[in-house]
Amino acid sequence: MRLSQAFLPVLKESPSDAQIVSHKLMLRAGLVRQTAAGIYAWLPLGYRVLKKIEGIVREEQDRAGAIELLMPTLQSAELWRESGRYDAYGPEMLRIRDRHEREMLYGPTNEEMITAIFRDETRSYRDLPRTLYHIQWKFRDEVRPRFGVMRGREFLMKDAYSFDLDEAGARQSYYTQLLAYLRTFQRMGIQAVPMKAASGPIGGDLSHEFIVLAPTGESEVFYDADYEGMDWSQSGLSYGDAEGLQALFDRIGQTYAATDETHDEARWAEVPGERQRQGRGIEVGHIFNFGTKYSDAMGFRVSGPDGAMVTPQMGSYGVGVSRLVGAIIEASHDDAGIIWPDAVAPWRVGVVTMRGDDPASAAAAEDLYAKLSGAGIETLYDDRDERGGAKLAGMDLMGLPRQVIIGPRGLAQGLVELKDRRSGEKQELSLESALARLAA
RNA sequence: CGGGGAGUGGCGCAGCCUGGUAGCGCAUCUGCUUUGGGAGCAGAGGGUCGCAGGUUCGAAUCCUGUCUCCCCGACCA
Repeated sequence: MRLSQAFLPVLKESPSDAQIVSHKLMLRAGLVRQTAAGIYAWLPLGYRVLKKIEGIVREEQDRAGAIELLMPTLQSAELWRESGRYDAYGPEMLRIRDRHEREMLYGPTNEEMITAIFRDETRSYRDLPRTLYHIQWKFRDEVRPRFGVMRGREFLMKDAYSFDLDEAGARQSYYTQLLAYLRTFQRMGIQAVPMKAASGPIGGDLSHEFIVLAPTGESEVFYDADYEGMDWSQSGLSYGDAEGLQALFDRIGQTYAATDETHDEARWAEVPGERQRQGRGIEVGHIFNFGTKYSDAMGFRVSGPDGAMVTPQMGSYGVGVSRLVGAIIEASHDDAGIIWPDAVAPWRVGVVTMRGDDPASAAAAEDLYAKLSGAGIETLYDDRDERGGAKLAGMDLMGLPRQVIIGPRGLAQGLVELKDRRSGEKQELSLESALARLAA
């Protein structure tokens, strides 16, 4: 992308509405603009990041065997009356009437709908287990939306729903999503720790929240530093491996992690002092098993192997996709701006010339931009007629992981500067080796 | 929902108390000088002061109503 052709509005000062860093940076770097309380328009930069995150979530869901579909944002009240939640849900649900005075609602979640859809097409235990998911906008009419995209009223969420014949199967589905989540967040370059949730809807041990560490988090968290070293992608675990998944679950059960709500001082004291990690955290995912709550209420039964009717076990698994954009920024920024982890960066590389009036610099930048683009490396080339410093400040604000800085001084010796956004390290290299480095 | 605060060019703010027809910084545009980490000078454009009503010769300013947004608390991906 050439910056001169882009729509990337950047602000020097943050609007006074914004209180927390991620919100300020999202406004300043031009990721979003607020259009109403808790409702945001995603500008090109923010939308690119949102899609990156969504893509990672999708890939990991697919790998875990979940099946994607897409359900609508608008739902009929009738559906929710089946489960009894239409009256139970309260004012968080946005209720709407259409022109025929039919009661509708903007979906805050999709248990009812997925249960109805799956129920209507499924008769036999042979059709189980299945985990279905979609990535769709939700609306919850929060009493007090705040923190920008982190607690918006409209938000993008991945929600998956599992259907199993029995409890043992439901556990497997749960473990599968647990592993998928660990891998998902790891790929995004953030440390998300699974913590047993205060209380699962039906009790038991099958409910976890995934918390990203960030100083502005909403809850206090405590966890064992062992989580920091775990590599979920390279663990050799496969989704079909029941024993391995059980072992994973057991290991997580044994490795301490809790929010202030579930914190257990006695167990915490058993964690060696040097491994105790304490801080604040943002919830970016939540998985839980709810047994037959919805299948029961909505009359979903299948024929079992012995001919008897069985009510399937269900679980649901949510990832706050739009919230993650804010959460990642909270966890990864500095005074100059955002620091995107590679996997979610809107562009991997930024190219800047220090002197707009130097034809050699411009030619070198054009050449590099063409080669990077040709190599499939997403590159933002600031080809505007601006001063070097202004362009560099923009690159830092937008958080591009790597920046190539080209100027007449270096070029005279055949060198360009390669800068790492996170470490701030700068290296002088030939154009060719910079290219090779970036392509690696 | 309870408590607090704010709406004035794109952004950040002043003016309001003590009515006299809108100002500053940044941004934008033009010109010149500049150029290695958000340049300087000169000039220009852009606002029915959230909206509606009222008081007044005259309202950004006073009064009433209304809408919106933000913050603190109880709840949530």
